[in-house]
Amino acid sequence: MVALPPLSDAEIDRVFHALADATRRDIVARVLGGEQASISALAARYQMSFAAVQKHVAVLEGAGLVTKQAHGRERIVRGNPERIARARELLGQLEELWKARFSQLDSLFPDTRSQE
Amino acid sequence: MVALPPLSDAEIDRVFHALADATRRDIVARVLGGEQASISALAARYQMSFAAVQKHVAVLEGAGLVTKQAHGRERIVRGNPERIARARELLGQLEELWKARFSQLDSLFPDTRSQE
DNA sequence: GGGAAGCGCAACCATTTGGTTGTATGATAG
DNA sequence: CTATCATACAACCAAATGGTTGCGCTTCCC
Repeated sequence: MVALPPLSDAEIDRVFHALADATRRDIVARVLGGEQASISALAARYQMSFAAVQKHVAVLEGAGLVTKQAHGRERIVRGNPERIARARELLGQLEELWKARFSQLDSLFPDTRSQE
Repeated sequence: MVALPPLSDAEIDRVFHALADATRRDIVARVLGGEQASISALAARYQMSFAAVQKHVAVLEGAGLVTKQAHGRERIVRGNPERIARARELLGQLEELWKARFSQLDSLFPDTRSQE
């Protein structure tokens, strides 16, 4: 467990916004899955212009979900699983809030309360 | 484990889009935390108009993250933890794609894989 | 009954998004 | 050196976002 610096609200906004598009989720899935993916290689898979895909990658990069690595004249897109894990943690925290409601109910019946 | 119907791309879009706003995440956190929250009670907590908060709640409702229950002239907003869990699963699947890349490597070096 | 609270909805506005095309630049192949 | 490929970036445009105000309807309280 490394103590990672917390994401700011604006960063969290960018992460979820980046994930709120099927094309971008598909790109993330491909690069996390290990597909060797230059931008033009990615662009060939979708029926939209190269520039459009380039913009999607830029959004993902701004959210920290992918990185670009120069390799000759190509830019290889690689996934950043840490950011995905971080987003998942955030959702986990929301779920915890919900679960915590039951521990409050439990406090009304002191004997039934389990330790944390 | 219940076999829940899969979310469509459009639904997933709505879920992540709804989460891509700090005010909406805060609303979700409050209602999941059990705060008795009518729309006007929520609106009082943010420095924006009632109608703006109403729109945020509508976005959350459209994403299935929240439900409204009529109670007299008030609408009580309640959180839907199932959708949060669903979103988390989706992120989990993306992480699995990444982890699966190592299982190939692991087959070359059996034994090095033990962590989660 | 009548006024006020709570909500929904529509109109409006500035900004952002998601796509396009076109142009410029760096790396590669011949 | 020249032509081409991969990328970057700017301008442009339609549509969606996120906020506002205003109006109308239902419900509650005196």
